Formats: sequence, structure tokens, C-alpha cells
Amino acid sequence: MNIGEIAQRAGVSRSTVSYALSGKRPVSEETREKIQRVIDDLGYRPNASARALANGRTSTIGLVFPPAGDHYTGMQLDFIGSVVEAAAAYDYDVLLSPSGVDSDRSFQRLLGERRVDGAILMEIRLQDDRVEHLLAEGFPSVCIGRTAQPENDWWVGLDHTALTAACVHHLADLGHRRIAFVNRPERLLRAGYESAHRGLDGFTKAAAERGLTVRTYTCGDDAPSGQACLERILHDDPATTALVTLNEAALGGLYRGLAHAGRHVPRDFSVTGVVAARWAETVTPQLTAADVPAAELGRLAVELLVERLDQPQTPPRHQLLTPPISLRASTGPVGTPAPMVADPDLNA
Amino acid sequence: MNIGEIAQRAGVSRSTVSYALSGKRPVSEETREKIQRVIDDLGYRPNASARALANGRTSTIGLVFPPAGDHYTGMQLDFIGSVVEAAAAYDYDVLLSPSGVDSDRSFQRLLGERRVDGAILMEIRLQDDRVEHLLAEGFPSVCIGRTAQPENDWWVGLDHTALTAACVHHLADLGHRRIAFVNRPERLLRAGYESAHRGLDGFTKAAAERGLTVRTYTCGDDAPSGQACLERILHDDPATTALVTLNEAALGGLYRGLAHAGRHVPRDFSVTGVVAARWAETVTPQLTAADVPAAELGRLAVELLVERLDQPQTPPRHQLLTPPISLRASTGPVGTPAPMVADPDLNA
DNA sequence: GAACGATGTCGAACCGGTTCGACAAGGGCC
DNA sequence: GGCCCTTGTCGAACCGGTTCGACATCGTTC
Repeated sequence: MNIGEIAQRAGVSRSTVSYALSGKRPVSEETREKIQRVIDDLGYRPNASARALANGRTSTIGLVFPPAGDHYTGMQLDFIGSVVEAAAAYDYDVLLSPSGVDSDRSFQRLLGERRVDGAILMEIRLQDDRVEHLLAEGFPSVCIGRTAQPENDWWVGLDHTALTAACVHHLADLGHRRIAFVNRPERLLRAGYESAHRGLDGFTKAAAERGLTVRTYTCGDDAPSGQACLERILHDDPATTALVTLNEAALGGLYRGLAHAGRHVPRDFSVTGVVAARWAETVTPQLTAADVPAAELGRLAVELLVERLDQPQTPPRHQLLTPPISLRASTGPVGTPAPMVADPDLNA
Repeated sequence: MNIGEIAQRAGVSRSTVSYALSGKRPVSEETREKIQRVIDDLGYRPNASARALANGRTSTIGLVFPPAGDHYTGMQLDFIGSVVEAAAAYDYDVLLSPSGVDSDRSFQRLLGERRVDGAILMEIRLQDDRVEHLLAEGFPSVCIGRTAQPENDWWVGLDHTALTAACVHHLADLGHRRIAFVNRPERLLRAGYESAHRGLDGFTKAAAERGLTVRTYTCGDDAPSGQACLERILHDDPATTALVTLNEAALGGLYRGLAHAGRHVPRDFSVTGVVAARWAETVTPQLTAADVPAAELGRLAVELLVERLDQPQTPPRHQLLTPPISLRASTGPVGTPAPMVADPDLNA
């Protein structure tokens, strides 16, 4: 069943049916009704491929996300959901593309074969060849995250620098002097992941500002790694009284490590970081954290992309979010010094 | 840049270029090389819409998943990831469609407008109008989960009945006599979600078989609901010594509730259920559970769908998985009777 | 009452591929 | 030498929409 059949049954030409549907030229009320009746009877829907071929728009956006080899974090799930939902509101479908490296197969598929009108990229790196490539081509895309040169690109992002700094200040205000930083996996840091780098920067600088003693760690994206990481932290400096984590997936493991070490949260040890609210709420005690507004980021990314698609000549826009720290139950004032070591800094 | 331009530069006809690329008719080695050189020079890639229009195949499969209004569980994330990855291996893209109800907009888009060659459905209900609709149309699809009449449909699924029964037997073997069941949200149970119903069935029947005293609950898909649910459980029957949960997202809340009630896991209270391994490992103590092989289910679904697409006449196939219970740290023998109530059954 | 603009409809061309039938050239066979 | 089969290539039709130019009709306007 195609537009020709509808036209025949309605006794009009194919173009009239097309205009009746698109409204791009006036069609008499009478004709429109006749056509609509036939369409309803037959349950006709125009073929998406034919339409895309004719008018050059697929009504689909690509969501380029990291390969499944990486563990997914809850944040990514919320992104995907909110992107799909927001896109649907603008009548766009979402095509998923597993991709990390530039110019790999699936990336080429999306762009080269014109499967999508635009793309949203996740897990941006500071130097990101995918982003450079898209920028050079002028292909409509929006990044969730920003590269080292974000000025003339489209993106939405979190101010990880400010967020981790806020965590440090929060802990310092509570009297903590020796704190650890738990980053994303080393592989991702090496690869130049934006959040890992800017988060580390913010942490380091704020800690220096406040004169804190710090150690920084990378940690695999899963609970066992988190537990191992915490053991290393306490082994390296048993006087550590707090940590800041960017690593959502390791959170459960960090808590377990603390429990095994006999450190009570928040009495003996404070934990905070940058984590989506719904994950911060699953641990006990609930995590005081800068809540990653994953759903909002996804929605904003879609809105920016749609704007870019509708008005191709608009200059680059972007949006940097800095959610406040939500006080929950995992941080508290530094109490008695840690058991093993007496450190003069502690009461300074 | 299109196939005509390639043909011109290579000095051949458009059809020859097409045959050189598809291999559906012999092309001389010399011509093939000439064409390939031009293609490489220009970085040509055939337009997906045009190809789809011409040969009727989009090389895309639809993944129909529940609307974002529902909280996503970790399981769903793993599904999506594995489906995308497996699909890529067969050269299919994945189009996400948020959909719950039958014949809603996005469902119609996918099928009516021929955006996809086939579909994978998640979150199946026992009476599922979407599934019936697809079955009636003969549209190639595979369900993750099965309806009440699964015989002549394609699906992969978990034997939730057997899994919850196994949990019950595990607890009964440890001496538990009063156990609770924590199901998915009531709304989903009412809607007829397969896992919620079959899981409940398996639980109820196995408990009856073993002569256990049980109570069953529904619980929202988030940590606060889990905590509230646990409070209700202990309020309704303080002598409860164990629970079985289907609700992954509530797990953290259940644990928190137990901690607040002063019940130590697994000394005072055993917890088990049906949960993906990576989530079972994030809680402390790690959850003894039937591990949902989400990634494997996703992969299998894609394989079945591809098979169905390649050989449209194959009779329905399906695959029911019954993963074993992984013993971790959250269950143990029933110890001293619960504090409030002495129950003769306990030592029977 | 002729010129004009707006309205409504149609046919044809086009988007960029795939595929079918035709045909020429070359080789093997009797 | 004629016949047939295979190989290699081409032109044309087709997939199912959109869009442009043309044209007929009708109501205004001077």
C-alpha cells in the first residue's frame, strides 16, 4: 500500500495526497476529507525511507555511546532514556551507535550513509577526534561534555571542575585534612576523558587551596574494584578521613571496603562525590553528592540539536550545568583521629 | 556525491557500480579495481535511505522498551547494550522506541512507516496487545519474555517461576519458615507484567509445597520504596526471617531498611532474589541470587531475530534460560528466633 | 469585460540506490 | 562453422515518496 493506491481510491493524483498530508499547498476541505477517509480505512502510513530519500531528512538522530566493553553506569542509562524521550517529543527517532574510536565502522555508517540528521555524542575526551571530525564536516551534532577547545562547538556539560572543588570545600569545611580522590578507570583517564580530567583538576586545585593532604586513585567501574581501591587508600594512608568519587559504579565497593575496615560512615569517614541522585540514594548511608542531572542533560542535548537542525546557521550554543551538592548522610565533621596514626595536621 | 558520480568518474554505468559493490553479478577484476579506486578517493558511501527504498530492507532493528516514566533498572541497561553490540555484529543498527501501550505513536512509526526490518520487545505482559498485534501481522519480532500463550511466537526469556521457586527452596533448606516476597511495582503487576506474575507464582507454589508462611508485597522501583516496603514487612510480621525480591532497584532500600531495623544480614535475616550479577555485587553483603543474564538474553534475542529475518519461513523458535543461584553472602541458616515472637514453626 | 491573483489540482521530474532483460564478446563443443 | 553457455556491461524501470511548473477555475478590481 503506497501513496499511489491512496490517490487512486480517493480519485485524485499522488501529489494531491502528498499535499493533503503535508499541508504545503492548499487542498480543498472536501478533497482532504475524502483522502483522509481512505487513509483511515486502509491504515496507510507513508514509507519512511522513501520520504527520507525525497526530502533529505531522516527524522532520526544518532546517539553515539561508548562500546559495551565498558561497564555502563547508571548515568548513561538515564541519559539514553531522557534522550529518547525528548527526541520523541520532537518527532525524532533515536539510533544507537556503539562507538568509541574515530572513523570506526558504525560511526561511518551513521554519518556516511546518512542514516541520521544529527548526532549526540557521549563520553567526550579532551582531545576527541570524533568531535574534530564532525566539526570539520559541519555535521550537526551536540556533545554531552566538552573538549579542551569548546568555544565554537555545540555541547551541554557538567562543570566537573567546580563540582569536585565543591566536594573538597565541603569536606574541608567539616575539618577533613587528608582526603582521597577516586577517579574513573585509568584507561579512561589515559584516553583523556573529560570528566576524569576536569574532575581531577578541580579536586587537586581546591585541595591545594585549602592546604589539604591528598592522594588520587583510579578505579575500575565496578564494585570489586571499588573495594580494592578503598583498601589501597587506607593502606597508603590510614589517616585518610574522607574521599571524593567520580566513580558511580564503584560506590558500592567503596562502602563495602569501609565497612570491612571497620570505618563507620559518616562518623569515622566521610564520602562524597559526583553521582546521579537515584544512585546516591541506593547506598546506606545515602550519599551526600553533587547530583548529576543526567535526564536534564539528555533533554538539553536534544533541544540544542533540534535547534541546530532547524536553523543550520545559528552560531554554536552550549550550556554548562553546576548542580549544587545535595546534603544527605555520608559526610560529617571529622571526629577522633584515625586509629593508627596521630597526625598533627588533623587538629590544625 | 552519489552512485552516478562514481559511475561517471570510473567510466562505467551506474548498474555496474552497484554490481561491483554488491557482488550480485560478476564484474571484471579490472573494472572493480577502477571503481574501488574512485570510491576510495571520494570516500563514497551509499545512501541508506535510497538503498532501503530500493531493496526493502533497512538494516535496522527496533528495540521497543518501556517509557522513561518508569525507572530504568540496571538489567534494562545491560539489555540495551548487549542488543546494540550483537546487532552491530550482524550489521544492523538499533532504533530505540519508547513504548508501552499498543498502537501508540512510536510503535506505529516503527512498523507502519517501515523504519525497521524487525523488532525486539522488552517488558512483556502476559496478555500483550503489542505482541498479539505483531503476531497477527506476521511482523518479524522477538520478545524478551513470553506471554501466556508463547508456543507459536519467537522469544527468549527467563524461567521466573523456576527462579523464584529455587530461591524459596534455598531459603527453606536453610530453615527459614516465614518469608516475604518483594515484587515489582503494583502498577506493573496489575498491567500483567510477565516476570512479576510468573515470579509470584513460582514463589507462592514453592512456599506452599514447603509449608512456609509467606506474605507478598509490591514495591516501587527505587530505594526509598524498598526501605518503606521492608518496614511494612517487619511491621506485618516481625518474625519474618527472609525475603525474595524481583525488584533490583529496590534492593538498596531493602538493605537500608534491614540495617535500620537492626537486623544483620545474613545472621538475622536472609535476602535473595532474581537480580543481575553486577548489581548483586554492589550491595554489602553481596546478594545471593539467581543472576539475570541480561547480556546473554540480549544477544540471544538478536540472534533469533536475525535468523528470522534471514529465513522468513522458519517455524517459531524460543529459548528459556534458568540460571543457577549464585551463592554469595546474603543468606544463611536461620539463627535464633526473631526477637519479638517465638514461633513454634521455626524449629519444625 | 479584460486583467489579475488566489485557490486547487495534476503530471512529470527527481531523490539515489537495485534489479531485470538485453546484448556483445569470447570459449567450448560437436 | 554454427550453436550454446558464460562473462561482463549497459539502459531502463522501479522503489515510494516530495516538489516544481503548468493550468483551469473563480472571484476581484478598475
